[in-house]
Amino acid sequence: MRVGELSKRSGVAVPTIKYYLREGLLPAGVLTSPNQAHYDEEHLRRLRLVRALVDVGGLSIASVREVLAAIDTRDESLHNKLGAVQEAISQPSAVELDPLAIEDVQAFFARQGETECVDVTESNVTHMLAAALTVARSVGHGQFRDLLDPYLEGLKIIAQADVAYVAKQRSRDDVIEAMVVGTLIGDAVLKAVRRLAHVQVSRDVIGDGPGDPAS
Amino acid sequence: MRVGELSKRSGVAVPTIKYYLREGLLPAGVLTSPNQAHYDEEHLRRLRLVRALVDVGGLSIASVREVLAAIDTRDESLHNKLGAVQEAISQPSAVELDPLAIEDVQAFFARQGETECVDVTESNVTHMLAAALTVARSVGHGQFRDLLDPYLEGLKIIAQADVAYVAKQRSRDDVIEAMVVGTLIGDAVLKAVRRLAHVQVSRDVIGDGPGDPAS
DNA sequence: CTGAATGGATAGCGGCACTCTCTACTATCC
DNA sequence: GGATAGTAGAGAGTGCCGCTATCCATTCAG
Repeated sequence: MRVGELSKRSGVAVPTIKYYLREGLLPAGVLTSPNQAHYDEEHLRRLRLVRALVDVGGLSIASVREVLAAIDTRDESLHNKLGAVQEAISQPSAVELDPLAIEDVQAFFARQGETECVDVTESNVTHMLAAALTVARSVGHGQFRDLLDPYLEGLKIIAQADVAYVAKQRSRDDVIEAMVVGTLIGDAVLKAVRRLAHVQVSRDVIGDGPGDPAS
Repeated sequence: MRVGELSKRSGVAVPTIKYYLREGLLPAGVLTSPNQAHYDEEHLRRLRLVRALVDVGGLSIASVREVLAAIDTRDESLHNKLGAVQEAISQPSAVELDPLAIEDVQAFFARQGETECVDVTESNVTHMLAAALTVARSVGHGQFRDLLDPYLEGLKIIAQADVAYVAKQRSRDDVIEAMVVGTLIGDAVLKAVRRLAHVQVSRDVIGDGPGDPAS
């Protein structure tokens, strides 16, 4: 198919597709003549993936490029690739880490049986966790760290479902894509469902009770 | 204190503070003379909250303004306020919803015992959920909806911890702030811990096994 | 044969979150 | 009392990002 059809089938404007081609988010089509190129289903699939990363994951174009690079790397174990993808989709914030927050993270790891001392700056994921706890402290919620354990408990159930979902995929490529899509879309879904759960639980537990007369 | 001290104690540059004042994210200080104003601890606290919303929550200035407006509204029940805050911190994406995704959401609600039919466009939260499932479908992951139930199961544990945390707060204002902070920082923490859980589970379950020889 | 579409490239645009600059003060230290 | 630093307020400017517009020569479809 040519770019016009690619545009129609994906819902992405032609100039935007050209932009993605230039930025290397989409491989060039096969040139059949100096100004005609062919695109296939793989291009369409990739284009939809890019839109998913941008729309739901909120990733920048640069991050998308990183994720795609991680996906396309052939010579790595699945486990390593999971790590690479995670790094790419977890952009570090510019927050200066509070040493106490770092300790909180290390204590959390220690509780999980991690023997060696963790360097939180080593990975974007641990950095993200430490940054979140840093900000929590700065707004007077140092006790927030106590939620880490119940969070992990709930997330174990969730992660198990995630892994089962990914394991259902047939090819290795599908596994990797499911990891990326599942992680990012999963984040959005978790966000939404958590809010729904809040409403439900708060209706039952808080109601309009405790704070009301005091105010 | 004057703006310089406010800047030092918050780590936010003076011009940025002035910008926030102009944008209405921060109430004006008390003028002691035409070009001298006084700021108190409440300003500092609010400023830190703004930075938390921006840094960890990734909210736009406009969204922060909405959240603050919801916080500052006096004449509402806690439950209503939770709803208002949730709407403000859940910016809807521009994705065109897939009717099938909407059905998925409605089926999910039905399974939770919601009798009346849900209008997903009514709330940003349900819209977000439907948008996520729409994108999942567009990249060939229609089966993703099957994860909703295990997600909810895990999130019940998490939401219980959240509510317990919020209930610990003393004043009504603290409850509201804890709701906001806990929701946004909680999102970030969940994201990070979920990734850690993935690594752990994948190391055990997937290892480097299934996909390798096939590729 | 003609009008629409294409590949390729460069320049421009709109939004956002600041940041700069300026004026007219005031507070403070020596 | 004079020098220096800080301040309120407001408009203009900046840098980045994700497109979007324009242009050209070519080529395909009817």
